[in-house]
Amino acid sequence: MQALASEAIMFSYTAGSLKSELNSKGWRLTPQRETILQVFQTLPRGNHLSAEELHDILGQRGEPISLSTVYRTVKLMARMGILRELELAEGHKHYELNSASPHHHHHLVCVQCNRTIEFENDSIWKQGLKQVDRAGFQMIDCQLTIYTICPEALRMGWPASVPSHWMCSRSIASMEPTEKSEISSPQS
Amino acid sequence: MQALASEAIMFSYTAGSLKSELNSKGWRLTPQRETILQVFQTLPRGNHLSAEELHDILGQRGEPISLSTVYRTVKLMARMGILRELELAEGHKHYELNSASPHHHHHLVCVQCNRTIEFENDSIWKQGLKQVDRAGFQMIDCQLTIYTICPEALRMGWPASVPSHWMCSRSIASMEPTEKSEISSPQS
DNA sequence: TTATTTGCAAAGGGTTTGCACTTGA
DNA sequence: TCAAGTGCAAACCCTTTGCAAATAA
Repeated sequence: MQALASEAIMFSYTAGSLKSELNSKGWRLTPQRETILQVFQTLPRGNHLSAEELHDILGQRGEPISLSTVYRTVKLMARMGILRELELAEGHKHYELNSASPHHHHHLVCVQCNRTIEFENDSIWKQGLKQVDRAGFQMIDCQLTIYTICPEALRMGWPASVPSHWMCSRSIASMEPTEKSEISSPQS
Repeated sequence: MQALASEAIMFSYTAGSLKSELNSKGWRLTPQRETILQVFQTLPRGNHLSAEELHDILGQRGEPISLSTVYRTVKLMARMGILRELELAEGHKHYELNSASPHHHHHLVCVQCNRTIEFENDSIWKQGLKQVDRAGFQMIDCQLTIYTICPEALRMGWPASVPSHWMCSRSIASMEPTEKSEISSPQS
């Protein structure tokens, strides 16, 4: 269970190993926890869910689980290292499976339109590990968030073109909805 | 106003330049905005304030400004590039001056006790720039957040030792309050 | 003059919690 | 059996907003 130095702590859980991991701490495997793990395990690689999205998916699946249990479960699993908690710029957290071969992606966000681009970069991961080792800590996860202005916003003359009512962050969301694209990064 | 490629967008404002920048967009220089800029400009390097902390400081200074104005102002200044918006793991945003020579620090957080260590690392900044250039975007800021388990939590056998009531994130805060230390990183 | 900004109080959105009931081990 | 987990509704915290009064340009 203890990871080697210079390696991230990460587990690969099945329903069975989840049960023993939970039980070893006096916790229990419930149908809700098993279902939630399953949703994440069948989620396409690179996808991540907010608590609310997860709640909706469970409802659509015909296996409704209360929002509070969803929140409690994702938080539990994040602390256990099963899930990865993402802090995107959207004001609420997202979760994804923290598998044995995690998709260590980072995010590039346009502060004008919230457009998000995911990318991978091993060098950043390595720099992070270096810092963690120096501090004598154990890495769980490492995320670079880059705040940018995208070409469209630049073309509109940022910041001069900011609409006078931009203070309501939703008023500019229409410019380009929080859509997601991906670019790959061959180790750059 | 347009930054060169491969360089971050950043400004250095005085009360005067703040006024013209504001006026050029049909906005106004108010005593509140001037005071708030001043607070950030006299803040020790590396410090950052939440809206509430800023509000308190203003009150102590004998220049009270309503919380809503504080929120509106820091958001305005962040969008203008005057302030840097930090997303720490504490659930609320912090702001600091985005000066011409910013303190590009990153954060290492223990998910058990919320202990935070700040560090600098130019290589991470450069990797971020590389990604931004590739996407054709313009960098505003770039923050690495590393989630870790600190030695104390490891010693207690994480995750086995997680108190049964940790689900309330405040219940474990007493273990080690969100205190802040700094380590320097000679480019590692 | 008049559109912008302020302060207040109320509303919002995501998240957490108290409590009685249910359930896993 | 009985501590842990669930669901519900209410509470929370940080943040945003509607509106009338104040104010910068």
